[in-house]
Parts: sequence; structure tokens; C-alpha cells
Amino acid sequence: MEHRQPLDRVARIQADWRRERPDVDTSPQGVIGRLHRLAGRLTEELCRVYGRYDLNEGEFDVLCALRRVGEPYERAPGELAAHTMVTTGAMTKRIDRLERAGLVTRRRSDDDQRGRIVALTGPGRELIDQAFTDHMRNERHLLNLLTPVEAETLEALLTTWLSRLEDPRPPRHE
Amino acid sequence: MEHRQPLDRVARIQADWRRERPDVDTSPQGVIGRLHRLAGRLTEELCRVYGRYDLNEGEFDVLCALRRVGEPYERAPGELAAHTMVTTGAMTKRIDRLERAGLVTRRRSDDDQRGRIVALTGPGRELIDQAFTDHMRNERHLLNLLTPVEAETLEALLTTWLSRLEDPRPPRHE
DNA sequence: TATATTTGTCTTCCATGGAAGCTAATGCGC
DNA sequence: GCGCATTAGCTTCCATGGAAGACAAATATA
Repeated sequence: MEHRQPLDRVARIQADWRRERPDVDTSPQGVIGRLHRLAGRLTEELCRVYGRYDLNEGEFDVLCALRRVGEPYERAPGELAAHTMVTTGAMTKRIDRLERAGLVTRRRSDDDQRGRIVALTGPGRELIDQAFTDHMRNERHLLNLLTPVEAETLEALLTTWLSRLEDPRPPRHE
Repeated sequence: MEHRQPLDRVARIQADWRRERPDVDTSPQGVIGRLHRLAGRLTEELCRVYGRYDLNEGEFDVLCALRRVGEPYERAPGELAAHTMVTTGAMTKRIDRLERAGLVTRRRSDDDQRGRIVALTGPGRELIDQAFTDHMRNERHLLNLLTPVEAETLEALLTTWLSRLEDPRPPRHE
């Protein structure tokens, strides 16, 4: 135990629970609580970069999904919804905003008259190319708070946990 | 490189970017992308438990903040807002819902007529005690997807990154 | 003490997203 | 080819939270 380190927020919460509910083991919060806290803080930092381009997180995600599919930077709304993990209703609204901003266009699909095709415009392409470059530079700075070894270890652990969480056949321990 | 492992979502996104933007190093996404994905998946799992008690995440957080302060389980709305990291406006609405559900009461403070005091009711206390026990059991199961050593290493890395992120004097590398 | 500033909570308005249902187009089974 | 289930996108309604301002009470200042 490091006595010179002030307790962080999560450690203080754990201390409260130890006093109030000594019957409950709150040690998992040490990992899960900090993971959420860290995710939240990182999101804040990332959103600052999106804001420089007048984008919010959702809009940035949609533009990325269109850009990384490659020429001619087109995708159906349903695909975009799946890639960015929102409902199609939410996607309709995001596309509305991006269309209004002139960053994407929306047209009917030729082979399926129900379907639409969302495409990056020239300005949309330019904007996301610049924003993405900036975004990755930002992520790099944030990640550089860890040593290369720390970062590598962390990535491996996150990948492991994630894969076990998705994996149907469950736990390894206890 | 593990060739038998199918690429996960983040790895596929990185592969797309390598093709489309070979000029940009997207390796930070390996950590940051997976961290966010994992946080999202864990939140889903946690919310399932909250749902069993007819609570959403915000309400659960407020009840926890009241419970872990100890007897008589009272706190000012502003304090609750600070602890749960939302604005006081959002807190007003959360308290409205919890009050309507009979889980908390709201009264005027004696020494400061502007202030209110939110207190757990008996049923609120019972509910959160049970929900929290269940919640920690759930977190334990999720964490048991990692070995004890993995969990310990992960906690240390998250704590390190978080503290460096909050720390005013910045980076260690590059 | 009278006035100004600050503080704590609440209110209003807006942004965003989910759930569920609507509409039109597709395509399957007969 | 005709009906019926399915599909894609959109619309409507609702839940939640932030931003900013209103309001009343407390505190500081003259």
C-alpha cells in the first residue's frame, strides 16, 4: 500500500463501502470502477478534438465509418448504424445533421428503392481526413502517459477480457 | 500475431485505416478503442442488474451515494451531484424520480433554508442494500473472466494511467 | 443596517438516443 | 402473378442530461 499517494476517487468509494458494508467484497470496483472512470476521462479529451471540427462524437464516428470504407466513401444508413452501434432511428438523425452541414449526401439506391446511400462530400472528406489525423495525434498523446511496455500489457489484458466476455463459454475462475 | 484468432471489431477498424490512411499510426486505438468497447459491454451487463430493481444507472448511483455516506443516509442534492458527476439540474430530476418511487425523501435544511436534504427511506435502504450486494456479485463474475494476476495487473495499469491523466505535470514518453 | 455578491436548488429549453410503429419496396411460397 | 412476411429507413414519442438562467436565502461589503 502506498501511503504517500492520496486515495483516488475509486479508492475513497471503496473505503466508504468497507465501513458501511463490511460484508460485501468491493474489490472488483478497483478494476471496473477505474476502467469506467478512465474511459470517461479519455472521452472528454477526445471530444475536445472533435469540437475543433464542430463535430460531436456521433458525427465523428459516422464520418469515420464512411471514410474508412474507402472510395467512393458510401454506405447505407443501416450499415452505418451497425458500425457505430446505434439504432437506425438515431442514425437517421445523425445523417440529417451531417447532411445539413454539407458533409454527406443522401440518395436513393438504384437496385433497392427502399435503401439509401450516404456518401461523403468533398468537404466532408477533407474535414474527416484532417480531424482523424488530429484525433490520432491526440490518442497518441494520451497513450504516451504510459510506457510502451505498460501500453502493450494493457492492450493485451483488454483484448483478453473483451474476448472472454464475448465468448459464449464462460468463466475461468472461482 | 495470432492467426487463428478472428480479428475483433477494433482490429478490423485498424485494418481498414491502415489501408485507407497508411500515413496515420492508428495503434493507440488498440488500447483506447478496446477500453471504450469493454467499458460499454461491462455497462450493459451492470445495467441488467440495476434493471432487476427497477433502477437505471443514475438512480442506482444516487442511492449508492446516499447509502455509503452512512447513517442517517442523508445528503444535499449538490453533494449528490458532485459525487455522481452530473449537473445539479440532472440531479433534481433523478431525485424527483426516486422520491416518486418512495425510495428517498426531500426536505428543507434547518440551518440553510436554500438547501435541501435528501434521505433514504426504509424501503430505499432495503432496496439499495440488496441491489448493491447483487451488483458486486455481478462485478465479481465479470472480473472472474480474468485470472487474479491479470486482474491485479490491470488494476495497477488503470490506476497509473488515471493518476497521470489527472496529474497536472504531463507526459513520460515521446 | 442596507446593498451587493454568492450560493443552492430548481426550471426551462434544447440535444441526443432508444423503442416501437409506419410506410414502401422486396422477395418468398404457392 | 398474388399475397404475406420481411426489410430499410424514417417518424413519433419518450427518457435522460447539459447549459443557462431564475429565484430565494445566505453572506460579504460598505
